[in-house]
Amino acid sequence: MTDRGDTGADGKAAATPRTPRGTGRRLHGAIAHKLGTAIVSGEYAPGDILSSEVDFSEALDVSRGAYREAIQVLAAKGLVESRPKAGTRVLPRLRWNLLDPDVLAWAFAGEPDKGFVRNLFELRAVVEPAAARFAAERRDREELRIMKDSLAAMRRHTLATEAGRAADRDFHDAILRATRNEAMIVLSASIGAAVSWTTQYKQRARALPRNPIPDHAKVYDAIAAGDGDAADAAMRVLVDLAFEDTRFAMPE
Amino acid sequence: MTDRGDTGADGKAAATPRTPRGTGRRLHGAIAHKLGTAIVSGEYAPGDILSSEVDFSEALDVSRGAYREAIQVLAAKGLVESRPKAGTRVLPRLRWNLLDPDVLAWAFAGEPDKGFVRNLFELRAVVEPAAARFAAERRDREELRIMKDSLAAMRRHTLATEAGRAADRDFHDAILRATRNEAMIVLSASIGAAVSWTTQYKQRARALPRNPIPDHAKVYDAIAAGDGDAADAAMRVLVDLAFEDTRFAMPE
DNA sequence: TTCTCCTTATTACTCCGACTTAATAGGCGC
DNA sequence: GCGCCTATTAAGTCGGAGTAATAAGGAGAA
Repeated sequence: MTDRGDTGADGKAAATPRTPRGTGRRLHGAIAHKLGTAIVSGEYAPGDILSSEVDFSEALDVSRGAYREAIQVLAAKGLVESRPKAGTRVLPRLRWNLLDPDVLAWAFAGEPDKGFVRNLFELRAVVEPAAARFAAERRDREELRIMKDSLAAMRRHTLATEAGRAADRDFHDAILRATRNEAMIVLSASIGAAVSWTTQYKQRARALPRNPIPDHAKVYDAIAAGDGDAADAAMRVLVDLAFEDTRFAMPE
Repeated sequence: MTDRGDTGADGKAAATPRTPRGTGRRLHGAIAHKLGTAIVSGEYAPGDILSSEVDFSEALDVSRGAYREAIQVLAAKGLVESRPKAGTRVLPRLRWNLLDPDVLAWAFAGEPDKGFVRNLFELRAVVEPAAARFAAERRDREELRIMKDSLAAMRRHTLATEAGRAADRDFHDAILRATRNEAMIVLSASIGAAVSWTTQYKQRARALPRNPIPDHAKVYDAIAAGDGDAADAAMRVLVDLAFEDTRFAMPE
């Protein structure tokens, strides 16, 4: 059964290719990732009961302790709930912390559900324009400078390069920080990261059909001018166009 | 040191008062709660390094396993990060999952930070009106019936009674479900729950200064009529007034 | 001197096996 | 048939031993 503890010293080169998991990721993290994706992708339906700790940990060929730590992570994100005698069961979707960065990453690890992507864009279309409005009202000179520099960098390198995408992230991060609202920063950053997963699909499917610089420039101008209404409107356009791009690239 | 394992069978009545922790809560959950509140309240500053596993678990008089599981929970919520040799350090606030229900609960366990409460209300003022707009456009007959019944129940019992507050929750939950947007439901429910903690302060400080029924009725009428703009505006009023009430009740 | 490489010591990570607690199912008495 | 009580089962907790990774300090070379 457990051929880990005994063969750990001698037979590692034969059976397992050096490291049984991705480097830098701990064992319980890898298990949590594996189970998390399985649950979020629907492999385990809400209400399902996982195999008992001993069985499952033996099946995964890890110790009970490592398995339990992974379960604690999933429980912390609202995916499962464990009770003595009853076992560990998958909670209904509404109990999941859908906005948790890890949960979002797991949701986008496989084929992301189209309806959920639309939900996220709807939420984004609500929050981002409001964030731009706050930024226009509260930004200071330093943040404005970062936005300007990032915009220039986006012009130099295009979004096709990694440097260009980094500049795009810097631009949006600067806007978020300018809102002076930590809750909004965390929320928007999570959703933004998740949405950018889908962008990779987009990049693969077709070349960028449109130049995003002018739209970004409009947002910057509005924020620089301190015009909340204009910033709101300009960011709304940006989000809508991003959704359009993603929709074209998504299956069916 | 460990008077837990040996006195568990005979001397429990003498030393420990039956259960050393809150009933229904597991040991690692209790530890996570304890450390979580300590971190969120600022007792440990970002960048601080916690004592080593062995030291801290001995100080808390629990096994290393239970302590580690608690740390995994905190790490899952972005509060801490553990690395070999480096120890477990508190992450900067921007890495925290501030919208996680547990993190919010820990933040509101002590004296909630005034600026953070304002941030949450700002976010709420952005999301809730948009949710009401979606609800007005998408609600079905069943959800409308629930809103109507809840509103009637709120009229019968006031918000001073538990039944009245339950009806209030049902009313808002029905609106959220009608948005057909899981992400919005989860987000709004988390923030709403957190904000309602502060409402308890409010209730204690003074009697409710104003009758909330007419404002709720306006929201219901707009949703029933399918008028998105009106629903947005009516909900905006509701959130703003709730913020006003909370501000009066908050210290300084 | 300064940089790089390597050693070392510290710390988290993992595993194991036993015991404890709690909740359910089924039997027992009423 | 109803409620209590015991037996079973699975999670919870514990202690200790051994492993792996990394930050830090020292040795050697440029």
